[in-house]
Amino acid sequence: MNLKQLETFLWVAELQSFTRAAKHLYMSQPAVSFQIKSLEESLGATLFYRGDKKVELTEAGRLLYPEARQILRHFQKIKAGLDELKGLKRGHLCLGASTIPGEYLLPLLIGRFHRHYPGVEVTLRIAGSGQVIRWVREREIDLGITGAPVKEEGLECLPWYQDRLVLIVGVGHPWVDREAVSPDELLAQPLILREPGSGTRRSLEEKLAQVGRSLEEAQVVMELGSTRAVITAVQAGLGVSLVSALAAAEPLALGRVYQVNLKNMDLTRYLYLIHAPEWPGSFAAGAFWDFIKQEEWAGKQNKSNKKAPPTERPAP
Amino acid sequence: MNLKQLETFLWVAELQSFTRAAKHLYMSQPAVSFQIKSLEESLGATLFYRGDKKVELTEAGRLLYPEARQILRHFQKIKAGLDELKGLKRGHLCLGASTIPGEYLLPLLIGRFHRHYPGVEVTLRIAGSGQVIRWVREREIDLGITGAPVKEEGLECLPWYQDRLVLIVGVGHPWVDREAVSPDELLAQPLILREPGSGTRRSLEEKLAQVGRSLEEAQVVMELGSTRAVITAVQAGLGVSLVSALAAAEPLALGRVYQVNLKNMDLTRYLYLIHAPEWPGSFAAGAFWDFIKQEEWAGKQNKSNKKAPPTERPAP
DNA sequence: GCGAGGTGATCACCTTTGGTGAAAATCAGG
DNA sequence: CCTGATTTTCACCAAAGGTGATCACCTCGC
Repeated sequence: MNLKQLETFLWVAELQSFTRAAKHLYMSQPAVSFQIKSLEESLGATLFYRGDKKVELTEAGRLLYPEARQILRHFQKIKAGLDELKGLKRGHLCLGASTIPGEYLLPLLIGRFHRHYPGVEVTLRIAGSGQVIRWVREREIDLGITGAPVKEEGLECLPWYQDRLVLIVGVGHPWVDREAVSPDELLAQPLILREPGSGTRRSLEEKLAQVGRSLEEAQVVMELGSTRAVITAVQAGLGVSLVSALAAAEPLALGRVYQVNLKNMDLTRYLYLIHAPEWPGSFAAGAFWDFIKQEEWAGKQNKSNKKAPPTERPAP
Repeated sequence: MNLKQLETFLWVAELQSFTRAAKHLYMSQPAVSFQIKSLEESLGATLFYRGDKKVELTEAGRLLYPEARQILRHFQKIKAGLDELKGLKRGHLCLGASTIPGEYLLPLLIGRFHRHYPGVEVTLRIAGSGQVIRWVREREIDLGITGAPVKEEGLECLPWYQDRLVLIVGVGHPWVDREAVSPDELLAQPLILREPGSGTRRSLEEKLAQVGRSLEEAQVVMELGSTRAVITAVQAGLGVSLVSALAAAEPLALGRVYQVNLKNMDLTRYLYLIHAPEWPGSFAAGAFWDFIKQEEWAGKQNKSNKKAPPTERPAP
């Protein structure tokens, strides 16, 4: 008993003729005879009474008919369901991001994506970079976005959004009027940082390393678990910090903190897409991938495009 | 998209392993790989993520899984339904009979059959012989039972029950004390008959013809559409009649009519099974056929078994 | 570090299935 | 009696589907 047999059976029953069913199914009439015969043999029952000029269902055939219809309908349902999935009329996209992209970039992007594909449900999990990477490795999310690149077997990591760190100081800080300060001056100031391992902190460590300096020399007064907390601390005049331009934008616009340039340091940093290449993921994930590629320049508010982003994180 | 493919898919999903599924399905592991691959190609979607040491469903696979289960369940349902039909746990038997067998024999027989196969629904239609034969020809019933044989292309007719006609008279009739009467005497009496074409009447015509006489010579006072009506008329002393022993049994037992023997005439007549040999009919019909064959001697209350019943009706 | 054992993929090879056109049997209608 | 339409049967061929051998890869335990 298989599909083609059932389909043939249905059409013969419907059209009350082997020949017409054969024409409808684009096959020869002996093939139809053969299929029906096989079906009858496999079921151990005669399905049609072959009368003159028309065929009729027997008792067994009448029993089979509605069941066969339902089965074929079911197959169509599967096809339709998959088409919907592929056509992104429905589906599920599961994203994971660390706080900076997760709080400032992805909500907007997900909103635009959702307008394109209203049927696709999107979940965004926000956690630390380490957790996000673990999720990607464990296939719990389709795509991860973090501030720290990964170099790990089986995971692909590509730079996506060009962000930069900005040095911010509180309103009463002596640097408020300064055009720019030097790394030496920075390291002499009380410094507020995110916790070790966070993307922002790792970017800062990397930037200092590029000018031959290190956080070892800095006056770290606090390590806080969220960028917003860091900014609040800076606002309160507890120290200075370097945070993502994305997170600093609003406090800067409101005059709650001031931005000071840093001499001789390139503070651009990248946010990275992390995914498992051999994992097929959801159809929506593929579409989202294409979507953010296409939206790349719109979403990337970077000022300078001159430097090619590093694919890998430089060795420490 | 195929049955075997779906079944293979289900087992791979269930056992989370191609190898284990292959063992379970009694086929080689490459065959399983091939089936899954074909299914994936035909659906245009990856169904499994082949990880290390275990395979996992993808989004598309998760969509397919419950549908595939339902489809397979449906196939099992078909199998089960047909088995029930074949095992006579259910089904429908459609019989047609003329009044004599329909009112006196088949109810008992159907009762016994129903005790054997309680799940089988039985319909008995009662009508004149002509209508019964038409029903068989049109495949509206599985089996017909009438008092008149048929010789018709495509219909088979076999004698089944040995009945006989009895001559009955009312209580005040002068023949009440007679041992036997002659055909001549019969033809001189007011005679009550069934309508032309009825099995009983045709039997009588045939019996008369065998002794060189005919109804033309008779004094027909009434033609009534039912044997019960004929008996009532005889009870009322409106005339004499020949009716089936089956119908006469009760009025005779109650002394409402008297039976008189008829000299030189063999009044045995047969009831016939009529069916369309090439029509497969229902499974229950086959079982009923076997049932009445087996019950033949129990059901046949005939006294003498010496004469072989005629297969065909003699030419007039 | 390295073989043992287990996984799925791939390959060459073969059997079975399913399809074809030609021809035969059957039947209704002119 | 022939014609046209129908299903069945047949010889034949292509495709689907199965198998064992083998490969590449991974984990586990020594």
